[in-house]
Order: sequence, then C-alpha cells, then structure tokens
Amino acid sequence: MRVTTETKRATRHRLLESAAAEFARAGLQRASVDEISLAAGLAKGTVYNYFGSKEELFLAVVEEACARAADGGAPAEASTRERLLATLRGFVGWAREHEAFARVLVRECLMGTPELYPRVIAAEAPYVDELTAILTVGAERGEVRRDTPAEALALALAGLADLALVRCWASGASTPRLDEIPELVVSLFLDGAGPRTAPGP
Amino acid sequence: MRVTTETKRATRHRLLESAAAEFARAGLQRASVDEISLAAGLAKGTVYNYFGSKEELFLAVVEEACARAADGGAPAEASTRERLLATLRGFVGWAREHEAFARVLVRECLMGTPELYPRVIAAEAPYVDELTAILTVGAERGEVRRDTPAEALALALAGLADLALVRCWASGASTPRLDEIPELVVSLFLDGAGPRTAPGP
Amino acid sequence: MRVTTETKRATRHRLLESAAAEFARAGLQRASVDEISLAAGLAKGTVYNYFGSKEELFLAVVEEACARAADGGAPAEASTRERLLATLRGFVGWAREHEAFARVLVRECLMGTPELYPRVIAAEAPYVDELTAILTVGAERGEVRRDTPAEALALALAGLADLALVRCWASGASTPRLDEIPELVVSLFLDGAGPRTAPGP
Amino acid sequence: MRVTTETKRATRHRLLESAAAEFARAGLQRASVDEISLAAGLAKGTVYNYFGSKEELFLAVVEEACARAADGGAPAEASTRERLLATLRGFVGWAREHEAFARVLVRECLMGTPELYPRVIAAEAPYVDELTAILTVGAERGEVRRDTPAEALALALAGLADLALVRCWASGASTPRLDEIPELVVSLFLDGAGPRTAPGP
DNA sequence: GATGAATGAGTGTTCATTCAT
DNA sequence: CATGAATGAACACTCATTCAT
Repeated sequence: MRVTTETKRATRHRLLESAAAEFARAGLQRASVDEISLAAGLAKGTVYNYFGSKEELFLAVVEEACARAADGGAPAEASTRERLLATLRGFVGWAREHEAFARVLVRECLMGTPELYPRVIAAEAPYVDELTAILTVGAERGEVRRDTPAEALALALAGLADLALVRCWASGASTPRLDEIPELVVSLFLDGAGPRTAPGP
Repeated sequence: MRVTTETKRATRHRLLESAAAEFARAGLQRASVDEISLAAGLAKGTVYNYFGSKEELFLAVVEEACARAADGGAPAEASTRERLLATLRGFVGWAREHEAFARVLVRECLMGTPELYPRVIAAEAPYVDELTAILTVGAERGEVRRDTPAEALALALAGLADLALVRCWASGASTPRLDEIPELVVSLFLDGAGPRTAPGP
Repeated sequence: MRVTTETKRATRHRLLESAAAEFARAGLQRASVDEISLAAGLAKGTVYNYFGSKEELFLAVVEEACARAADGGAPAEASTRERLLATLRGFVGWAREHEAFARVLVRECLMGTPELYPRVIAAEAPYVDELTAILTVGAERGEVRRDTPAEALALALAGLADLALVRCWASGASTPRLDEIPELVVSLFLDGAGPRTAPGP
Repeated sequence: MRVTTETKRATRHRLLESAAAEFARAGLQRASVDEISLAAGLAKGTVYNYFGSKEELFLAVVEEACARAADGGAPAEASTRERLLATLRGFVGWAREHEAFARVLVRECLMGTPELYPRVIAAEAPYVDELTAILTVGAERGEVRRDTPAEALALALAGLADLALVRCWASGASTPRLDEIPELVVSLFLDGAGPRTAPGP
C-alpha cells in the first residue's frame, strides 16, 4: 500500500518532468502527449490516469514550476535592492537547473492562451506575491516610489526578468549571460534608464 | 484593369483584417483558415490565392501591423523623454484603433514560434529601430545611461509597453487605462522604481 | 472571319500541344490545367472555351495522337514482316518526333482509367486496325498463324511495342534504343522466343 | 499478448484487402483513404496506425501481391515451355482468387508513378526473377533464343501475360478466358506469331 | 473570345482521447 | 493500474470549374 502510493508519486513526477521538457520545447499546442508518455517510459493511456487532459497536465506543470520558483528563500531585513536581487538570483538559479520548467513558466507568463490565463495567473501567484511583498515593504521604507501600485511594479519586474531570460535563451546563453540577469534587471528596474544620478551604496 | 487591381487590394485587405482578428483571438497555431475566410466573406481557397500558406498570411499580418505601428511620426529635437513619450503615444493610439492587429503584434513580440522568430524580428525591426535610434541619441546627449546597449534598452522598453498593454487588455481596459500607458511606462523606464530623486524640469 | 477561324484553330493546336506535354509528364490525374494553359501562353479559362473538361481535353489529345500515329503510311504488297516493320518504324519515328503525344498514347494504351477505357479504345482504333488488317492478310497468305484471332495478335504486337517504348524511355533511351525497337519487337512477335529455326531470307 | 498480436495481424490483413480492392478500382491517385478504411470497417486513423501514408499502404499491397504471386511453385526439371506454363498457371490461378490484388499488380507492372517506380520494381522482383531464371536455364539448354537478354524476354513475357489479363478483365472474362491465358501467352511468346513450323511433341 | 479571381468539395494526415484487455 | 489499438473530428491545402468583366 505504502509502496503503491510511493510508486504513484514517482510516476506522476516522471510525467511532470517529461511534460515540462516537451512543453518547453514545443509549447502547449504543439506538444505531443505521445512524446510526453514515451519520454517518461510509459504508455499514452497512463497520462490520462493521472491528468484529465493535456491542458490539465500543462497547468500542473505550471503550478509545479511556480511552486519551485517561489521557494528561492528571500533574505533577512536587507535593503529592498538586496532583497530583490536575492529573489531574482534564486529565480535565475532555479531556472538554470530546471530549464524545462522555467521555459514553460516564462512562456506562459508572457503569453498564455486566453482561456487558460486566469488559471496561469493563479498558479503564478506565489512568485509574484513574493515580489509584491518586498516592494510593499520597500515603499513603506521610502526605497520604492509610491505613485504606482506595488503589484503593477512587481509584474513589471517579473516581466523584465522574463524578457531577459528569453533574450538569454534566444542568444544561446551569451547576451545577457544568466548570472548577469539579476543585477541587470534590478538596476534597470530601480534606477531606470536615465543617467545615473546617485550610485549610492 | 484598374478596377481589378483595386478589387484585389480590397480583398487582400479584408483577408488581413479578419486574419488579424482570428490570430489575435487564437494565436497562430489554433487560428483556423476556415474561420478567417468565412469572417472575410470569402471562400477558403481565396486565402490561398493571396497568401501561400497560413504562416505566410500570419507574417503578412505582422508586417502590416509593424508598418502601421512604426509610422507614428517621432517629434522634432525634443528631449529623449518627450520623444519616447510621443513614440509610445503613437503606438498606443494605433493599438487602440487596431486592436486586433495590435494583439497579434504584441503577442508575437513577446513570444513567437521559434521557426518564425527571425522573420517576426525582421518584421518588427522598423518599430524597435525607432526606439533604438532615440535612445542612442539620448545616450550621446547624456540623457540615457551608457552602461547598457541602446538596443537592449529599446527591447526592454518595448517589452514594458507590451506587458502594460497585455495587463490593460486582460483587465478589461481598466488597469492601467490605455492612455495612461505611455507616461507610466516611460516614467518607470527612465526613472526606475526607486524613490523619485529629481522630478526634472 | 477567316482570320478568326484560323486563329481558333491555332489556339486549339497550342492547347493540344501543351496538354500533351503536361499529360505525358504527369498523367491524367496529376496534370494541372493551370500548367497547360500557362505553357500555352493563355489563361486558365480559355481551356474551357475549347474543351468541356480536363478529361475531354485529355481524350482530344489521345485522338490527335492516334490520328497522327496511324498515318505512318503502310508500304506496298511486301511480306507481312516487312509491312509490320514499316508500320512500327512509322510509329516509332512519329514517337520520336512527338514524344509528348507518344507518351500519353502509350500510357493510356497500357493503363487507362476504367471509365475512359472505351473511349480510349475507340480513339486508338485507326492504329490497331492497321495492324489487324496486315495480320489478317498475312494469315491468308500463310505468313501468320491462324489459331489466334488477328485482332488479338494485333493487340499483343501493339502491347509489345508499347512495352519496348516504355523500357526505352525508362532507361534514358539506351536499352533498347528507339531505332532498334521495330526489329526487336517484330522478331520477337513473329519468331517467338524459342530457338531460331529458320532465319528466313 | 498472443491475442493482441493475432488481432493486429487480422486488422492489417483487412486493411490490405480493402486497399487492394480500392486501388484496383481507382488506381493510386484516385483511391481514397476514407473508402479504404470504411470498407475495412475501421476508422480512417487506423490506417495510419499501420501504414505511414497512402503510398506506403500502396507499396505494402504491391509487395503482398507479388509475394503471393511468386509462390506459385515452379515444377521440376521439365522443359522450359512446361516450366513457363506452370509459372503462368500459378500466376493466373492466384489472380483468379485474388483479383483485387492482381489488378493492382498488373496495373503497376504496366505503368507505375515515376517516383514509386523503383520501389514497385523491387517489390515485383521475386516474380520477374523467377521467369528470368527459367529463361536463363532455357537459353543454356538451347530452348530459348540467345540473341536477347533473358531479363528482357522475361519482361516481355510478363507484359504479354499482363496484357492478356487486362483484355480478359475488360471483356468481362470472356476473351480470352482466364484459363486459356497461360497456353495462349506461352505459345505466342515461344513460337511467335509466324506460321507454326514444328509443332514438336 | 479571353480573362483570372473566386469557389468549395475533396484530400491526406494528425493527434487528443477512450476503453477493452 | 498500465496498456496501446481504435477512434474521428479537425485541419491545411489543392485544383477543376465557373462567370462577371
């Protein structure tokens, strides 16, 4: 019984892994259930013993990706800049190690099918919420402008990070490099593209 | 002869219009050639008298959208901030009036099918090039930071505008409102999310 | 008026020529009406001013081919062997000069669409009839076996010639060569594949 | 397992049978995959579980037909005439019982689509090879003329048999009758159409 | 008489989903 | 619970034919 439960968990995990790879490669529409099941070493029908449809499987992958992306623990009571940097470093580090999941997540952050959009939003909530919380505290401390809602800023920051990741992947990991992304994005986000006024420690 | 030429132009235009709507609704993969032709009041075969394939039609729509988006004339020798604002206002104004086209453009700016990517990039060039040119001049004038390539900044700016548009459409045109977008985006882009240091003249 | 009639004849002729080329290249099914009209320097619709349908055009080509093939005049009162040789030489010579028509004819002699078969048979009648007549006279003279109907023999002979032509074309005109075909076929047909008993004068 | 394997074999067989009938009726181009699957009592998609494409299915039918046609075992060390007769009797007997396959085979022996020609040739090899072998031995024994390559003679003989079958089918099985064909064809092939010289024992 | 834009039925093929084993 | 054969709706694309100009 215990064994059975453990086996099921493992099977589900294998399906999620190969589904992430396939969705990252081909997107939701073009991904093939056949490919996913074969890559997991299982038969096609098994997919439907675990997930109701291809779309359900896709959402499960997105949820898994967000859950993993969010748990890049934030640091202590450092400056807002440091906290954002840490969060993005966690995100980028996770993206490096789980590129398949990361590609799916980024892809769907930027452009989801309209009918799935609400559910993707919900799945991404933990990740965006973390950024929102940091920015809210930052605004209270006077480290973040107050004329724009924290959530809008969080979405813009997440979007900038996603765009940078897309550019990185599209350029063969050369421009920008993965490890440059957090500084690059946080700098642009906090300081803007205008001339550097006060570099400040 | 003249009549025929004019008629063909009109037919092609109708096809582009309904194709833009369908692509905006469903994306490249899920868009149905049948739907496009029927919505245009034409038979399916007619689509193939004008465009070699669904993908060619799609690219034609993107090119059309970019050509229109780009001709929002830039102003004179104003400040970089004003020039960027004017360009984004032109873009947003155009997006309001041609929402179907705009959705296609934004969608594919953010994430196109890999095999089409080079051609989409080429189609979008005029629009991104305009931003790049403004930012290059701005850097020379000392109005734009010089530690990041102008083209990377242009892509970030275009990406922010796209993200704002997506949020606008997803929220039923309420948050943010269309006409707020240029100021919002340019302000965030130039000044950053940090505390307002110098409101500037 | 005379001019008009002459022009129509010429137009019809051009269509038959390019139709023969296209049918020879691709067969009845795969032949494209577009190709035929364009190769003739005319618009697609014009084909239908002269022929009711693609099939009608095809039959017209077959008839034209047979009419031309048959008028390779038969010689005098020579031996049956000589008369058959002369007829086949005429046929092969014509095939050389009008390869497109010849390919269509051979193709359809060997394998016609069932529904067209009767009409193709009728169109080929003049050519097969000539062979039948020669063989009938040959049988009366004792130069041809009498235990098989002359028409069956004529069809077998025509079939052998067609097969030889097909082999010739398939081998790039090398095996057998076009000018070898008449002797080859008549020799096999009259003498058989058994050991040469009497080479005859 | 055993059951599944047996079932698959049966399903494949049903598809081959109805495909043979459809190809015989309409030829490769006009044959409809829909018709084939429906006639087999299966859904259209099932065809593609067994054969990669319509062309692959077609080639499978030809191969099946040739494999069956060739196994009409040749007799012992009889005369060349007897051996050829036996082979043709086997072929005709098989053609009677599997008319659909036979029609496909004959049709494609006589004229295949150019791009498939090499593969059709390969599929037919066993059958033509048998005739070639018999004729080669016959030439060594002095029972077959040596001035023409055995393979060319084999093709001519196979072609004559095919033509006879076509005439038989076209005439509603009356002229010639199926069972007359072997003698008719072998007699014409070995003795020729010239006057009977030596009836031989 | 010539044109060629419009047509739309027909085609081969894919693939998510089901279900009997 | 896993399987994978069967399914059939959906799809992009072709092309012979028509007809208004």
